[in-house]
Formats: sequence, structure tokens, C-alpha cells
Amino acid sequence: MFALIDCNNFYASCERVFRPDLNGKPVVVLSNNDGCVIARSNEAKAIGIPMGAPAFEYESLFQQHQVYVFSANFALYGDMSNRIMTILSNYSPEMEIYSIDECFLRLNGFGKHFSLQDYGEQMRLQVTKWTGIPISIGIATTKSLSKLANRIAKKFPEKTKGVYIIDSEEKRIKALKWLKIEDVWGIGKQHAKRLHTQQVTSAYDYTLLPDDWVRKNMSVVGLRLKHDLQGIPTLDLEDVQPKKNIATTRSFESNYTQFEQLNERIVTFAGSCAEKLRKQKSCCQSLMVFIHTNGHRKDLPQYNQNIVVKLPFPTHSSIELARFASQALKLIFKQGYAYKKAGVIVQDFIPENVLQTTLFENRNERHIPLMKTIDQLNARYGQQKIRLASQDLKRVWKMKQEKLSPRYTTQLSDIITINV
DNA sequence: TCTGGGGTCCTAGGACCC
DNA sequence: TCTGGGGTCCTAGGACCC
Repeated sequence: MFALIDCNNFYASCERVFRPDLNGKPVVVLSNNDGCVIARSNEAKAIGIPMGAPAFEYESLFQQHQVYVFSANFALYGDMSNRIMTILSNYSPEMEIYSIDECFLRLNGFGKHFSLQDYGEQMRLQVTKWTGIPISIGIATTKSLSKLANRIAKKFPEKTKGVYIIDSEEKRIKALKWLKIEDVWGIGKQHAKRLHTQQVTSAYDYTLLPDDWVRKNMSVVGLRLKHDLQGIPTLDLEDVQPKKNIATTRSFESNYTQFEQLNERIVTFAGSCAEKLRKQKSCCQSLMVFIHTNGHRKDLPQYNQNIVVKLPFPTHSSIELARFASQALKLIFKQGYAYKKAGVIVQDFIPENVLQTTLFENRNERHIPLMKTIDQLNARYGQQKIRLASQDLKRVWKMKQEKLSPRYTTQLSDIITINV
């Protein structure tokens, strides 16, 4: 048996933990640059604010319904997530953290000794009591069915008490018939569209398709999903693997037209990638730099370009990656465009302790202790305290974050005050 | 004026090898 | 008329997730 535990409206719920006066009121959380809606409380959903709604288009609706708007506060959400995952890890020896607000637990054999319904309700109670975050739980014999069970729990909180279990063939069929094909985990827009042309409208219809058709049109991924939904365990818990790509990309608060402006950003992004690489003890062997104009502005000339650079040696030095990224940018930068977004993605990792000497080795060994020192100083005195000279030293945080909540749980100066 | 960010896996096709 | 057969590796693009 698998349980899928999912936090309800996670980011919005995190904001409400520290603002209990907002319980029962519409709350939304915006993406970086306060661009679009990335989380909504139930009340905000009821008003008709869709996921991904551009904030500027919904300004008047926000005002009309007194929606409380927050800028994304990832320091807060990451910390709350850790707390919840730590609690849930006590409920099974086998766990997969699937995303910031979701995890799978293996509950094999648990049902023989006690009621899984009670067990789930106990999890909910503890997580809510200890963190203030509401969760929903789905339990079934396969991963995709536990996802489905979770959806039912979330949709009918009173009836299910937030815990739904698919433990019979009858319940499985009923649930599959209820689930629209486009809501199946692993079926996106494209597949849903194609499946509709085959008169497939529910998850149940999907499980009746011939294997050959699914294999041919949706690859082995679609076939695995079909079997998993049929109740044949096909998808298993996965261990955390080191990342294969690491990206730092941002939209800008305004359009950039000068090379120097873009270069400063690219150097900063490369440094951030290097930091993330060092954290997972990997070196990268290639990197990609991309720059984009604003695709929404059809009235402006468009230019989207990226370039992949193979590095002469593996590295996770901020200095070296910044240098390579900056050289790459020079190759693709074109004067005369208004740039809105850029990014650096590093790839082709090897573990940092695998020393591969190449014929033209020219990496600077002294960067290793240097980077270690920088990381330690930044950890102690705050992010970005030590920077490269090619970064803008005056730049603090130009991202638009007008409604940022305090870092209640990770910054001592932001800790909540209680007036008795 | 304003529209997010960060990942994964699979496949087809080309280049190359013997 | 007819022009081998069997591999591997790499990459770009497409699909998906939260």
C-alpha cells in the first residue's frame, strides 16, 4: 500500500499559519517579480482566480473581494516543508519526498494491525497541530491510485475526514470513472487532447485502451501509467538522486538593453549554480546560457537564443563558471533588443571527488579552498555577503516583492511576536 | 507597464563504429 | 532490378510534474 500525503494550498496555508486572522479569507501567493498567482486558498479559488493568473490582470478582482496577496517567500515554505516531512517520516520507514508539499509513504502490512483510516487521521491531526498546515491523504495499492485517492480526500473533506482509501476493486472502478482524463497524474494537455479524440474522457476509459495503442502513442510512460491505474503496481518509490541539471533563471523587473546589465545577471546566475553544485558535491562539465526578449510583447522585435558550452575541465568554482558563462553570453548577445529573461543551466555532472586530469588541464586548484571559505562566510553572515567583483555590489534585491511576509521561522529578527 | 521557476524522462534521428 | 547488418552514443525536442 502507498499513501500520498499532500499539503492543501501549501504556500497560501504557510502564509496563514502566521496570520490566523486570514483564516476563512481569500489568500493568494505570487511568483517571483509578483508576476502570476502560484497558490490560492480555497476561498480564492471560489472567487474564480485561476492558477497562473497574471497579477496585473486580476488586480481589480483582488480588491473587489479583499484578497490578501503575498509575494513568494520560499525561505518560509522550504522550512515549513522540512518540518512536515520530518513529522511524516515517523509514520513509515520508507518515504519518497516527491515535491515541496507532497510525499509518498509505503504502508505495506500496516493495515493488518490497525485501521489505515485511523492511521491517516492521526497523521493529519499531528501535522496540523504541530505546524498548522492542513493535509490530505490518499491510500491505495499503487502510486497513481493513491494520487487519485488523495484527490477524492481533498474534494470531499467532510465525508472523508481528509483521508480516503481505495482498498477494493469496486472502489477502484468507481474512483476511476469519477476522475476526468485530464486530471490523471501523468496525463497533460497534449495527451488529454489526443485521448479525447479516442472518446476517452475518464481515467476508467483510459484503462480500457489496448496496450499497443498506448505504447505507440504515449510511449512506455503512458503504458506504465495504465497498468498502475489498473492496480498492477508499476511505479515504485524512488530514492533521492543527485540532480542532473541545475538552473538559475529569472525574469527581470524591467527590460535590459545593454550587454553589461545582462552580463551582471548571468555572472550572478552562474555563481548561484556553482553554489548549488557545491552543495550537492558535483562538478559540471558543460553549461548553457540563454537570453529571451519578452514573448508577450508582440509589438517588440523578438530574439531568443541559447548556447551550450563544453567546459575544458569539470568545475564548481563560481569564478570559473562565471567566466565561462560570460564568454558564452558574448557569443549570443545582440544589440538592439529589450531583454526580459535570462538564465544559466549547468549539466553533465561528475562527483567532485572524481579527479579527471585532462591533457590541457588548467583549472585553478586554489579555487577549492576559496569556494569553501566563501560558502562558510555566506552561511554565517548571510547570503551573497561575499560576491564576485563582476556582480553588482550595490544590487540588493531588485526583484519586485512588494508583499513579502517575514521569514518567521528562519530569521531570528523576523520571529513572530506575541502580545499577551 | 505588468505574464514564474526548476526539474524529469523518453524517443527519433544522425553520426559514427566494425 | 539489385546496393548489409548490427551496434553505440549524442542531441534536440516533446511530453510531463510541482
